[in-house]
Amino acid sequence: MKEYDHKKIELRVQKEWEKSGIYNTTSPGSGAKLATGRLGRKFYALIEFPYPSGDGLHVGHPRPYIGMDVISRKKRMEGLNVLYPIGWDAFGLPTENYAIKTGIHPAIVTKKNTDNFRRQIKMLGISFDWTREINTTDPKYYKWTQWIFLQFFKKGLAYKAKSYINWCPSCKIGLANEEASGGICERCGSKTEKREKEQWMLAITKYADRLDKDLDLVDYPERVKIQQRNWIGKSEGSEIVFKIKIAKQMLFHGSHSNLNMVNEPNIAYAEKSTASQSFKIKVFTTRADTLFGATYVVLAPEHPLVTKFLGQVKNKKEVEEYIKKAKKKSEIERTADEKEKTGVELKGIKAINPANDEEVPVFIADYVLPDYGTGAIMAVPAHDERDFAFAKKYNLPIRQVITDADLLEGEPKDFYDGEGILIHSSKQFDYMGSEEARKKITEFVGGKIVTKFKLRDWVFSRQRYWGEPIPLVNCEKCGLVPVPDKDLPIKLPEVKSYKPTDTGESPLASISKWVNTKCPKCGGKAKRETDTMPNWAGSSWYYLRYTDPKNNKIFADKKKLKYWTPIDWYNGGMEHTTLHLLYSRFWHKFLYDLKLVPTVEPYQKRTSHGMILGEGGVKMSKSLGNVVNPDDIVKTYGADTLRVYEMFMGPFEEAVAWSTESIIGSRRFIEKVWRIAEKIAKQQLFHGSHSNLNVVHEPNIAYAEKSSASQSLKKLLHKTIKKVSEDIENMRFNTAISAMMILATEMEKVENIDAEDYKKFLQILAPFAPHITENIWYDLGEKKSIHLSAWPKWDEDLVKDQEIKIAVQVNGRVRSEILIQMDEIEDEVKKKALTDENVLKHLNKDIKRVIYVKNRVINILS
RNA sequence: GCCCGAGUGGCGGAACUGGUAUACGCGCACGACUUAAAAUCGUGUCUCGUAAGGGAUGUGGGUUCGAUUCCCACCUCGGGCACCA
Repeated sequence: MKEYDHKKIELRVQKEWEKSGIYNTTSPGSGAKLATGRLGRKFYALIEFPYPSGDGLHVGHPRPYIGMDVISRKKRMEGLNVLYPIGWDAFGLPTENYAIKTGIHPAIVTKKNTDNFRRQIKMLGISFDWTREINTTDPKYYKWTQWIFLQFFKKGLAYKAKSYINWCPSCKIGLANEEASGGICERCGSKTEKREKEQWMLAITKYADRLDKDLDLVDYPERVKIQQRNWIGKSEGSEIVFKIKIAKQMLFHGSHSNLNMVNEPNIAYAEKSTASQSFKIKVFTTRADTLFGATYVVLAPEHPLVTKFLGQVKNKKEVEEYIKKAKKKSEIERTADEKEKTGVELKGIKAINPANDEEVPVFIADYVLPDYGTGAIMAVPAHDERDFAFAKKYNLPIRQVITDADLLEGEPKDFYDGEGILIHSSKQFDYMGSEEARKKITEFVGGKIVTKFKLRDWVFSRQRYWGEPIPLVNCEKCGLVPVPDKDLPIKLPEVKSYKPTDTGESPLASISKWVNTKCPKCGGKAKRETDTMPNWAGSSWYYLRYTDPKNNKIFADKKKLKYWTPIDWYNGGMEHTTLHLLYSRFWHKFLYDLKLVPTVEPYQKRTSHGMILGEGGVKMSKSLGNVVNPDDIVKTYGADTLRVYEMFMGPFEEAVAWSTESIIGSRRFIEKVWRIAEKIAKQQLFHGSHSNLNVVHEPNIAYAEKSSASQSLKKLLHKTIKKVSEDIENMRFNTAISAMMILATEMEKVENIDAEDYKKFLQILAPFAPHITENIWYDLGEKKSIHLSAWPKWDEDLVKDQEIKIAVQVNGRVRSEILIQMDEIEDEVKKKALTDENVLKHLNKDIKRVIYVKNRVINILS
């Protein structure tokens, strides 16, 4: 064997794989034979398909690919029918911005970028099935993205509503939230404004409850579940109605009002009770138990009732001004104001607390959000931080109604938002516990127990070019008409400029030839929708397409879906938890309801990887100039070394800093593996011709020594097989590699290595370093790829130790070590421990107690 | 502010379910091989102490025969949410 030349080996091996197509997956029933020839269960492994940026891969990208590749390769060796696909999530802003700058069509840029990404990924020897490669910007793909959108539309889950977009007044461009984070335009740095615009929405809130509940059905990391649950924000509470009284003099203008007031002192506020004009405010609260402490009511400035009240309030001007100001405030300003609360009372309007019929003032304040709950709250300053702050500022009464054992009755100096026992809540409810009171009081006032969510509907349109056109037509007569299936896909037209127009419309709007069309229904004049979809669209269902990527009748064949889905293991980034991961679960459930996919949930198991940071632990970024390109690493060290290093550098789920200095350790390990192979090759040559002579010449003692050395090596090998097998399943790649390093070091020390043992080592290393192991495998005379060989089994007997060392402690301090038999009886162990020299030194006369933990430790107290 | 996660040598990190803390790797030092260098191999490498022994897993308490691991409080860093009633 020649010197280890990673370049030659890796290129050659990769070519062979490509030729034989060993990673290409076939679905059963297609007639094609599976590469492994051992058709087991299916296993669908998935990584988040990349956005092919112009910068190419940096070393952080492949970490998840390698991780899942290790798993896929192991599963394949275990005989499973593995699907491990890849594609490109290629719609997106950087490509579009590049097009705006250079005038080059995004499709051309995309092609160039995907070519580069593909080359880089192939260079790493990931076992993707390239025959299933997909691209979200391919009309054959986005035809189905559009088709699914139309199903949403037909079911009423895609609708148009007024919403706000980020508008950069300097660039005259509408920005996505990602581009305007912090209220600053990513492109020019100026402040963005909110502009009201009609937007397409997807009614994800209709699925909020199921998206929350069904998390119980899947195997996700707890923190992912928690984060999704927090995002969905389910909370149970009560809806309670406050009746409104409007001052009578406001109803009858002028001179009579005074008289009136005199005549009807307390009943001066008349409920406006003509059938059409009886006002009520519905509030949402999770703390109905505090209802007796509600001393005012607050509406969001945007609340629809506010405009209705406007004619009747005494301070109309003031109120109008406040509303104006609130609307103008961008979200950023609202939060920048931090906790300083503002509001205006609606003078002349009172609400009636249904618990005690007390009249309380009504305010509008922007600390109440218009789109959560009912957009109106009852304020209980004694038991809510925000209400407390507001009440202090505007001098409103604070009435304590919940007490804890520690809290004394009386005017609270501060708020208490915990639970407790009710006080000042009428005879009926005093001394009741919070939990019971919530139900009872809600019932008492005729309220309703309801569930609310923080989740909002999904703003689904973008005024952009590089996305899937929304396949609807606006007909003068028929309204919004979906494009018929046979006319899909609606392809992106050629445009001269990719810049959005001054009006904030998509660049598509300026192409009248494309925009003006006929109504599919009546044939009359119609205009196309010019908005495009966000890039979360294509990624919401891509994993379904992999099962049947070339189908042109349906997005994926039902039988194939039935075989392959759900995804057995999906690895991705934490940053997608509340976006992509939630969105795609929503789409999947929708398709499930249409009986188009066979499972309720798309992903059975989800794991996440940590980022690779730059040297020193800072983020890897172009601007910091610390981006490491895998091309360079592969050139100098080889793909196998890079793969091993990325798996070894730290725990897979955690962020780790890149260190080019440390890679050498992984390279040394790979070279060690190679050196052992060379030794075995020599050994085999030697044995082939001289083996008999050899045995005769060897003295007995040497022989015995050798065999005991090789016996203990065998034990170590089997322990390592076990550890690596288990570690891979738990994505503990770093400790798996450390175990193999130990094995390699020991193996190199031994004179006569059993070639079969070495091959087993190669097999467990193969998922990590697929090239070198494949090369040596063939060199050792194997005829079929190592990646199709059967995953080695460990021998339980060899894994178990007969003799073990345990620590002996005296009063909890380790004083000695003793050798015992595995599972040796307690008395024997004690005897050994109590006669140990080092132990005796530290013992006092009387022994109080001896604690023995089987096969682990013995602790003597004296 | 709230919700997650993490804090262990010079550095990346190991330690199963409460049982010998610092595996493995990097770096560093010394040694072997070599005319020499590289490569490789070997030895050492938390800290105080000549030693016996003691002290160390962010800090302070607690539970326990025994705590990196469990509990309480606090500090620092990373991530998410951010007036959600």
